Amino acid sequence: MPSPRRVGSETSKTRDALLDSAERLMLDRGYAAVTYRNVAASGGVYAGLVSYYFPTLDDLFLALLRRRSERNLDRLVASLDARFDEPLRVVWEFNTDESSAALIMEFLALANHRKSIKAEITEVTRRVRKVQLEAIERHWSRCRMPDEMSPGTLLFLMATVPKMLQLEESVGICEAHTDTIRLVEHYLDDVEPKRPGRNGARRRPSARATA
Amino acid sequence: MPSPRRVGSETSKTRDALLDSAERLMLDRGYAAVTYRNVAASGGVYAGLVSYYFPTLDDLFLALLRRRSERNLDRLVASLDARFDEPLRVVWEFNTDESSAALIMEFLALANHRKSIKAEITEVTRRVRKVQLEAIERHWSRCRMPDEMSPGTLLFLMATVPKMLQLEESVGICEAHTDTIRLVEHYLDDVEPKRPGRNGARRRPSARATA
DNA sequence: GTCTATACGGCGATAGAC
DNA sequence: GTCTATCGCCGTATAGAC
Repeated sequence: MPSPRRVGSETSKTRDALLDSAERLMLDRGYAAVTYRNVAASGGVYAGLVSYYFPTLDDLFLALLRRRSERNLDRLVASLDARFDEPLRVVWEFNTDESSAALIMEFLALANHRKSIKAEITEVTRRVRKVQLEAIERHWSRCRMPDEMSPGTLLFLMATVPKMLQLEESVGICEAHTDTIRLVEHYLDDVEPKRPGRNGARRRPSARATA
Repeated sequence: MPSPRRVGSETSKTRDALLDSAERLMLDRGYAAVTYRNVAASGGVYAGLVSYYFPTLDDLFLALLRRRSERNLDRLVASLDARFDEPLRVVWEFNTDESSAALIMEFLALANHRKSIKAEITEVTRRVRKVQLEAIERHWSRCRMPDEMSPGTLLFLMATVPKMLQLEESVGICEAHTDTIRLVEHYLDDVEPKRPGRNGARRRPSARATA
């Protein structure tokens, strides 16, 4: 017989505030600091209330991951759409953005111990990789890569190199980082040149014509 | 006044066996499973004995990391020496080797919460990167890379791409992996061709001439 | 629907007996 | 060198007050 335990509504403002607290804790002190007591304390409530909304810590971590993933995916799709003529630069910048990167690394570490987190990361990574790949394949002819390089491999590099740079910097290693970044940015300037007077977001021609 | 607490000898066989148990636990169930009680149980001893040899968990993790790091560095130096004419392949294979990779990822996650681990990782990474870089710079003229690519960037890629492949595979992502590996291995075959009848370790000419 | 209060076993760590 | 006892904090669960 399943437990008749009550769980708080997903639309509760309290619930959302608790997720905010948990996210800050995870960023500042690592996932190990995300405990019922710590989350409750930083939200000024009792530990029991946290476990009312999230019966297990797994539930809390999953909710956290899903909320952040959806925001990131939305942001990615919006960027790829607005700057449809420079998908490589969008992918590079998206994966360079550090605000979510530290969190992702925490979740990757968590995935080693929590199956539910692992499954969710697999799913969201697949979705993100898919929309990025489609955007790159659409402009593949402009990418000027040698025949041996596939669109998937180029995407793999544009998505994972920023993550490795961040990972190394997080432990104080920065040898060759500026060289690497410069190399990529020169490549981007070459295949996706910035046009003068166009330093903001670009719009699809179908949306509204620029003057 | 510092605690007069007793600590077991570093040459103890029991201590080494406990480190073996801890390493297996960390690989199988993640660093969170490395507890005094778990380590003791898998070694058939009492928890108090584990904290006799390792007063804090930090001490245990540090000892684990140092033991593994020294072994890896020795192995790397030996390979670079024995196969002195193909440093890129050695670096690629060294970073592809998976036996220590899962452990390294665990330690990287640990580094977010334990300063001592972070400092030790920084130090050992610097040392490893240094001997790899010197080996590559010695053969840089043969690497046939465009002018914009620096030896440091090539090393960064040869060292970190295998890690990212493993990290993604650990969460079930494998898109474009075979493409990427094939690309690198074709490059290696090009700049460091395997010679027929020479499929084992190569020796420095000064060591002993081959027949 | 929200929140408070309490209980249980596992944890890191310590002190000291054998 | 080995083992036992103990402390306070933790994740987790549940009962019940508002």
